[in-house]
Amino acid sequence: MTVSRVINHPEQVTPELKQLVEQAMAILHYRPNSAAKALANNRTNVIKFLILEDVDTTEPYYMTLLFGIARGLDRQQYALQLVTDREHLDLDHADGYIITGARSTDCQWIDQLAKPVVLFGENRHGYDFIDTDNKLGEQQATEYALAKNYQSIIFLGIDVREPFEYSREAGYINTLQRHQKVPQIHRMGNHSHESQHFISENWRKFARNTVFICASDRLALGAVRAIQQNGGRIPNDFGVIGFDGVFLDQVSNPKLTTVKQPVVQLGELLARMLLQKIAQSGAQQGELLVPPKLVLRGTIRT
Amino acid sequence: MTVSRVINHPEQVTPELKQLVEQAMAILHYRPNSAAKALANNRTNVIKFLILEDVDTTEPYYMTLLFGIARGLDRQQYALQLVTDREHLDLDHADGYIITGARSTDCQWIDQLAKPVVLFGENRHGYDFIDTDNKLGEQQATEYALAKNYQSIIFLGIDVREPFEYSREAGYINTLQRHQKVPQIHRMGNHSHESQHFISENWRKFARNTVFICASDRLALGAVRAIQQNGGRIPNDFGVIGFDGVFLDQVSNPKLTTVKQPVVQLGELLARMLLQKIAQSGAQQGELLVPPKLVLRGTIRT
DNA sequence: TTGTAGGCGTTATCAA
DNA sequence: TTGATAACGCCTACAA
Repeated sequence: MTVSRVINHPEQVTPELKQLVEQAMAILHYRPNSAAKALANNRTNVIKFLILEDVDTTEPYYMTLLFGIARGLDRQQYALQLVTDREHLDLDHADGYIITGARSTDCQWIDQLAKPVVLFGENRHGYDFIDTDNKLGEQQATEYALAKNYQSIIFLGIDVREPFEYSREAGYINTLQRHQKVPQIHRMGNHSHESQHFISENWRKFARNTVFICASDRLALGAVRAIQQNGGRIPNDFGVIGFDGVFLDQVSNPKLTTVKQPVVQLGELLARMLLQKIAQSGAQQGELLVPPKLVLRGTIRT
Repeated sequence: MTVSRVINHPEQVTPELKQLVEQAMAILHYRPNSAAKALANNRTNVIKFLILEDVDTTEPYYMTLLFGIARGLDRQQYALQLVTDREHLDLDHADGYIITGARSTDCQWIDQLAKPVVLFGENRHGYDFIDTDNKLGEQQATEYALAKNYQSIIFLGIDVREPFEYSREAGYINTLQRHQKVPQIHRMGNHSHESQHFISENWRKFARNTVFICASDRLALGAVRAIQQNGGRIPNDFGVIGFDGVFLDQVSNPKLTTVKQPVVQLGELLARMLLQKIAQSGAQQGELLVPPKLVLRGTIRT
């Protein structure tokens, strides 16, 4: 019992006794047994990471996030379980959850979870979350395109009603308005062939000196291909800026100028936020927007 | 106690009682408490994944492996901890270990581990392991190059004394010998600029109709760049085959023909093997070589 | 400030 | 075949 107190409530123990106990712990290589601790505290020392979207295993975005979470966790004797199967979600035996890919329809069961939850990705339902600062990212991209004197600045967006998309568009719109320019947004499914097709179909309408600001690297890839097919010169006559900076940006030739998300760091932060929330018995943690970074590569003038 | 028996030793319980208990469990939504189980069994329900190499966080190889391990684990109520810091390895509180990046000098402390260990990567120290079948992979690559009538087939290897490299070279050598051809191996550090430099320096010595079989996609990338710089035509006059198939193969232009490792699957298999070893109280599991797949893309004739 | 008793949920062991 | 008891290692609550 005294040992327990030395560890958890050292202020209740006299300095001499405390030191004695600490010496003994050192000599005996004492390590608290986490299973016993878990049992007594009604804890599991496990957190679950739920990926509610279909995981395309070739897309390293979530793997990178998982890696970050694992990193953020490993100091604290906490372990991680991955849950990808939407059908039989096993939600027992965890002290908390990190959830990504949640849609509005998931609120129902998320609200019923007994343990702390942190979301990855902006949401407007009051859940604590961490995300890239999508708005800031597209602001930076748009500002940069303006600074490089491209005349026409067009946004290629993703055709979903999700906060991340609204924020990205908002970053673009706000910046253009501030410069007295009229925003021009085209939305489509998040596939490179869709943006490729769109640009090729409308090629005549795009004057030289145009930048396509894309809501994803996938769309940006398609844009690059379409411009090249139609004989446009990148980056002199046409610029492209992507968003994400995970893997795909390097697949393009030339490599994409893109708004790069710090995905590993986001994972670490998610883990820390959840651990803190658990330690504070579920206290609200608020929202955390992490600034992304505009990475200059070959698809825009520098 | 009877419930415990129904779960763990059902053969010791009469069918009627067993059914009764199972009904009750269903009605009450009974879920065994894993912390209590862990305490009683002297288990932790945690396995640790040790990455002993420096993790370049932009290289998704280990992230992919981590993802695979997490997948293989999540059925079994087992959770995962990632250990990357070689300095303060925390090796307590785990039921087993998956280790990657181990060198011969690590045997000393690995031997002292009290819990089951499975290695990722070939080793010749008798540890259970799982790996890609490196030899088979390079056999396939070499056979394919021969079948496409390239005259000269050169191996660019990595300058390390590790089993995986020996196996890859062996696959190449054996195949050439079988076809009465003389192997030609050049070893260098595993960086694209090293292979690029090597080929450029020796460009005159390479006749048309040469294939470079590379021990990694990194080396293959450099080979492609060197050939292009020197005006060689890919794949008609020069072929390149890489090894790994994680991420880098898609960065090249044209995309790499490569020997693709099933990394997610390897992770899943690692998890399963370790869980089985734990269940069998540490029984030897042997070696498992998983066949890779030659992926045909743009850097060799098809 | 320190020590004692009891309980967390499971399983091994032994008794019925 | 089934039930009772103790033990796993820690923590809360209370007593000294």
